[in-house]
This record gives sequence, C-alpha cells and structure tokens, in this order.
Amino acid sequence: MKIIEDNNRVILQGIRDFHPDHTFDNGQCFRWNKESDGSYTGVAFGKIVNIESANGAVILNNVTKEDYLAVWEDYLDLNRDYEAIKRFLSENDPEMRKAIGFGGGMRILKQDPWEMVISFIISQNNNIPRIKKCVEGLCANYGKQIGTYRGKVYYSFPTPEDLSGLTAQDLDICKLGYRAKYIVETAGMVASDGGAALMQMVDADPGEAYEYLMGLSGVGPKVANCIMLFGLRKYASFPLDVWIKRVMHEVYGIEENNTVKMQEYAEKRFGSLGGIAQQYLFYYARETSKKKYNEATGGIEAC
DNA sequence: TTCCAGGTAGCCG
DNA sequence: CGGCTACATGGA
Repeated sequence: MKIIEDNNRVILQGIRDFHPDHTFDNGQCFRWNKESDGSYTGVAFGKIVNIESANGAVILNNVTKEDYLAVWEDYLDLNRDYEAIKRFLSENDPEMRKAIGFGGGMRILKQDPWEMVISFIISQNNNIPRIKKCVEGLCANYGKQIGTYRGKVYYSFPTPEDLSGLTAQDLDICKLGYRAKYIVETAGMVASDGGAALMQMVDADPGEAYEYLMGLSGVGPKVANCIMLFGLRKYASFPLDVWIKRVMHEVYGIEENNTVKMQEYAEKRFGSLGGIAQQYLFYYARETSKKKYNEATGGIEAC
C-alpha cells in the first residue's frame, strides 16, 4: 500500500480489504454518515474526517499525513491482515463465505471506550437510525462544537463529566426514553475516578472487562460484548443481538434463544476472531433483509 | 392498531 | 439461578 499526502488529504493506493460502506454502515459506529457523493463523514478523537473510495484507492479528506499515521491508520484497523482472517473464517462455511463476499471490506474500528458504553446502552431495544439520532442529540446538546465541514456543524462526544451532573429530565431533549436514567447513572460511575477504571479495561483480560462493564447501569451481556469488541479491542467477543440469534438458529441450527450454546459454538468455531465473524454475519443478515424488504415493496434502494 | 428495533432491570418462583 | 414483563420512541 502506498500513502500519498495531497493538500489536507491522504490517499491510500493499493489498499485491500477496506470499503467505507462495509465499515461505516454496519452497526458498529453511530456517528459516520453517508454523503450524497457516497463518501462518509464522521467524528472521532474530536476531529472531523471524510472518507471515500475511488478507483481502488481510499481517500481520507480533511486529514494530514501526520494525523493519518498517528491516529487514523490504527482507528481504521488497517494494520490487521483481514485477508488471512477471511480465509480462515470461510473454510467449510458456505454462509460465512457469502457474508464475506458481501461485506468483505469491513474493518472493526478501534473506537473510544466511553463512547461505546453510552452508544450501546442507547442501542438496547432500539433500531440503528434512531440510535444515531439519539447519539447525535447527546453530542449536539452536551458535547462541544468542534468545527464545520461541508457547511455542517460537528460536535464532540460528551465526556463522563459532561453527563454525570445531569438528571434524566435534562436528557429529555435527546429522546433517549427510559435509557436516560441508565446514562446518568453510568456517567456518574465512570466519572467517579475520571474514567480511569474504564480505560484500564483496554488492557485487562476479557473476563475482568466483562465483569466491570456488567456493573454499569443499563449494561447487560449483549451491550457488554459490543463495548468489548468495538471499544476495548476484545476480538473474541461475540455479541448476540436479535439478528445474530436468527443467524445462529437458522444457519447453524442452534435452538432459538439458547445463548449459552450460541456462545459455545462461536468460541469453538471462530475462536479469537469471534467478533469479526459476528460482524460479517450481522452486516449480511441485515443488508439481505433490507433488500428483501425493498424487493417486496418496490423500494428504490434495492437498485 | 400492532409489531419491531444491535436488551436490561426488577421481580417472582 | 431461570423465566417473565415493563420500558420510551418512532417507523412501517
């Protein structure tokens, strides 16, 4: 891969196993939005970035080479060998092969642990478009304005301290529903030591991280696994949401709602790559469901 | 109107 | 422990 710097943008030539659609529209992040030209604009580390795919290259707009090397290369997980991962996961597994054929440009983003805690508390019993609205509401009301891009104002994600002093009523404007109480309580717990305990979980072993997360208000097994996978770099984590439960039942023949057997199967079959396998399956299940829906209703998105 | 969405807390046996 | 249900909100 060749890295070219050009006027506040970075061009990655010959990059493999990366596509913005597969990475930013697969339910792992809630602050990356598709522009009318097909590129994605998002906020991370308090910075606004736009990423597009063009002629086999990937272009990061509003980024210096210095920032790319210091921040974005790692955030986008571009140093991991996804080709080898895909080969391993596809062996003797036709469904996984299809899923990877469909969304093989997915990378697991290395996101901020705190942002993942709050985002996935919001995700419970909720759908992705509305989760994004809730998260954006939190940022617009309690984050800091960090700049504008293409005429739009962007905000940072509020810190634990920003949210810990609030009441659930203060959050009414964000339309979080019954989750507002969990967020205020969890913000208080995390802010009590300045977020130190949560940040330590990046280096803790998965069992310890899981126990810590399960102690936070509004965090159960599914949310804890998402935080571990997307925020704490625990790649064996295998979040079981309604979509993946469906796949585990219909494709791998495991009894409906037998989460213990589903976790055991994932551990045995996917091992340390469980989270990545899960994400290929999640994207495939959700996108093919969308497509079926569009075909049935004559929706234009099926094109 | 009812069902569904990247589920969890609280309660009951 | 395991099973059941209320929970805010908005789109289909």
